Amino acid sequence: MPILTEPEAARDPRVTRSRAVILQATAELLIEAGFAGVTIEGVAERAGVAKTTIYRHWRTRSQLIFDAFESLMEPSAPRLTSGNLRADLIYALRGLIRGLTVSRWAPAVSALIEAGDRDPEVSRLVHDFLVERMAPFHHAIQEAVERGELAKDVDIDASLNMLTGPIYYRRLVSREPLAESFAERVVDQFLRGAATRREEPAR
Amino acid sequence: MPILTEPEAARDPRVTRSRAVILQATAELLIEAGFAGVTIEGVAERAGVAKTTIYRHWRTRSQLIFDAFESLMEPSAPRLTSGNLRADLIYALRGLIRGLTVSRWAPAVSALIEAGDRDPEVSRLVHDFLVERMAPFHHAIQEAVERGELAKDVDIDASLNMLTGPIYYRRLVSREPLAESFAERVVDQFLRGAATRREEPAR
DNA sequence: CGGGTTCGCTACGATAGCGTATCAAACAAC
DNA sequence: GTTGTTTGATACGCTATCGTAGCGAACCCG
Repeated sequence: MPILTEPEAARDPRVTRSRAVILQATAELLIEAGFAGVTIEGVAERAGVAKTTIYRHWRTRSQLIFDAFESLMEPSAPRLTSGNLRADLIYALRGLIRGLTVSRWAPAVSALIEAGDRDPEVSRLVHDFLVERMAPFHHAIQEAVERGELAKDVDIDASLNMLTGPIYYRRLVSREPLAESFAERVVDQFLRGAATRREEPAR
Repeated sequence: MPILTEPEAARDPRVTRSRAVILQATAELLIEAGFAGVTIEGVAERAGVAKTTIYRHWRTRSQLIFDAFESLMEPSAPRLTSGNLRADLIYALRGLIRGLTVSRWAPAVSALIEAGDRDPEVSRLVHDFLVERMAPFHHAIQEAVERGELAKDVDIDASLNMLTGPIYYRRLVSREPLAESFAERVVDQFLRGAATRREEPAR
């Protein structure tokens, strides 16, 4: 009896191949039809693989979807430390925007949000993914505080939300166009604030 | 042959009743099981109604879900014009937070986001809903600009996104706790900006 | 090249949902 | 009270999907 979903060392190339085409097909279906659109039979057909082969390697649909999504993720971009907060934030936000619009997994984002609502396993996956994606922002802000570019009492939590929130909002909720240039508008608004300065220095 | 989905004047009380219990059951299912979890048979069973009765009143599942969601919405809060931007924004944001966390339709939000990705009818509904919910923010900012409380060249679009984005982000994406007090943190951050002032007046 | 693994294929019974048809009973409206 | 509408019940055929079983063929590994 084969060991299911072994993490490493699938020595037999047939196994390796099967897993790959199945994950690929699952990802495609996930993107095209959402969480509910992923069926074992659909995956089997698209992968050109027998249903039984899928059941041999994954116990549940959730596990399969989980693995498929994981396989879609690219390693995060290398850390940037330019010493300039504005530049760092814009760089990170641009990466996020790309991730949500043109990356391979971009079309699956909505499906994952909903899936996270119903499947705790998926929810955990999404969470881990987010933490990783948030790291550059956290890092940039922390460094800026150390440099004195940001006030020590800055609300980091709210700041992170205010930087990334608008991006997700456009992507998920309002569905307005989301170009990379939006990054600058958000960052500038974030840094400057909206209120006109009353303590404006002399003209 | 009955006229389907007539908007007004369902004179026969049997019709009125049927429509009500069906919409109620649909809404409950939508909340509990998401878009994909709404089935005609499921609705019929929960509503204590024959399947045929549903088909008599709605042509498609989308239409039914559409109407059910519409029936969940409360009329928006009366407009507030306090003359103080901060207060207006906090008030509006608190309303949004309540809507996304404790309202009747709150549990269905994720499902709707995903449904909007796949069903243009639902997408339009979500859009209309959003526009209505955004109005108070738009209004508050516009008035503040007129009062000179905000700079004339303020990026209204980005501002709206930066105010509401963080809320939706917490609700949909990060799933961190979302209390009404978060409204103040967002608004203050928004108004003040994060950067320490270099033009700080003399100590 | 031989033993053990993995695969594809086919078939199976079970479940769930679809959308339609029919018809008698309940009921509103006048 | 009679009439016309609305409903509930039931049944139907159809499709999709589930998860499992059995088996021979292909294939990897040593």
